[in-house]
Amino acid sequence: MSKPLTISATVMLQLHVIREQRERVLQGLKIRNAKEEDLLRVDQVIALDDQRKEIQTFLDESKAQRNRLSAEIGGLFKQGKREEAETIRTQVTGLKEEIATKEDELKAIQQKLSEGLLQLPNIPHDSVPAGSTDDDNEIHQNWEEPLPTLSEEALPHWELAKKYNVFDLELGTKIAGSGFPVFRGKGARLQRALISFFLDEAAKAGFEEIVPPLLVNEDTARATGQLPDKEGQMYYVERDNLYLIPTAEVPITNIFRDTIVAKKDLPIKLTGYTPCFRREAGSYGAHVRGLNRVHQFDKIEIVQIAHPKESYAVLNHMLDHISSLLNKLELPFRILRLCGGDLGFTSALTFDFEVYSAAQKRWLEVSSASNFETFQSNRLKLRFREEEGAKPQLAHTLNASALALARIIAALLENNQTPEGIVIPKVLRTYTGFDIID
RNA sequence: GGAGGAGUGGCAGAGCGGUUGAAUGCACCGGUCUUGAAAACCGGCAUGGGUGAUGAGCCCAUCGGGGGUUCGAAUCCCUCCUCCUCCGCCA
Repeated sequence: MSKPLTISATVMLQLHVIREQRERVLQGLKIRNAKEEDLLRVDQVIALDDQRKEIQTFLDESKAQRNRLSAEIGGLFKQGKREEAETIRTQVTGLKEEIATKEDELKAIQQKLSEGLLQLPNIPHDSVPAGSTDDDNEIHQNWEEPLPTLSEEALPHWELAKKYNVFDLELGTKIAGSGFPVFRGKGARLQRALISFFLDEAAKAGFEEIVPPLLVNEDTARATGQLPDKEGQMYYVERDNLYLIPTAEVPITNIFRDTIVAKKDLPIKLTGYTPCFRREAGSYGAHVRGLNRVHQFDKIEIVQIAHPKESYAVLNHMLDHISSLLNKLELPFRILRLCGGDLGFTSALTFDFEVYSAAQKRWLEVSSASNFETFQSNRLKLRFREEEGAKPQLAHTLNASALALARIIAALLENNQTPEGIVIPKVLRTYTGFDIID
């Protein structure tokens, strides 16, 4: 087992920000539409930290005293001064008890402190609009051209899937349960083509490809913020105490847990294709039909570790990369800037990409690009040095889907349907080996 | 899954109850020397926390994780994890 995230390390780094920028933290919580109790938690945490420091100081002094006396005993024994040694020994015994009591106190406080801290979300970026639901998200970049219109007979993708044998949800239900599509034939091939296309594009953009574990341990899930916030969202293998990944972000970002990277290596760019598993408990109904929301889907994730001064430029590059993918696939899309209420727990700024699915006449989220600033790296203990010999400081982490497959396929099927069949976008044809699904 | 062995600083590798945060070597950084480089020599080289001014200094903690014995633990005990060797099983 690697070193677990020690409470103190996690606590300290984040805490100094809370202390020094208390107003900003509170302001951020308001933008996130946080509850009153969350606002109160800020001061609770600071108060707990005050207590922690007080006990820490006392404990350090007691221990210093103990260490001094113990060394003395050692010296006296060497000189053969038995009796003097014995006197001091009884003295230390009293100290010991005191230390033990204080240590229990300290542990209890640290426990509370870390629980409190784990419940505080990231501070939103200044540009994040206030708001409570996805209705309050801001359109960052709209689709300027006319949206595709289909004929009266146009079918939603789940009907098309049946017609052309692209995927089979009933079959997935038989084998696993609802929300586990079985792709087959040209559908399976299309899936593989998209994966290859996205990975190749990422490679061209300078991302190193990773094939990570699909199951992760508790430390890993905690470090990227899935625990405790999204525990219910993940499949959990109790017997082995492992979680199925909800996104490749989790194992890939954790590559850097507990590391100090070289500044010259920044930004570090990684990509990986993985299936993603999400319980999506409680979401049923018409809006989640077909591939709109499933328990298992394929996704290519891009992850970057960036210098704090460059992380927002890096985020822009990510937006450009994703835009270019969607343009090449000839899919209409728009970019949203998430409002405080819709912003993920760990994120400072998130842009969502939505493609237009013409038969459903709906926008479907296919990517989410976020800058976590130091929120994840604090938990990860991912640092770099500004210069040789300088104190390590937290790096910024970012990630984005580039892209999530299931909904891309939904949109491709719907938008590209013709009386002859589903037309494959040009860029994919060398990957699929066919031009049309008929 | 069974039996045995091992986990020490960036790496290699000492230490196996008393100034050991930890010898030594390599790597790395700074310097002397050199026309330059190499070699040689000198010096530096962990992380987190407390105190303090986000300085110096002092102090605490950390030798796979957790717990215990002891005045005192890298060193002894328990437990978990990981790795190696052998056997078994296997895509």
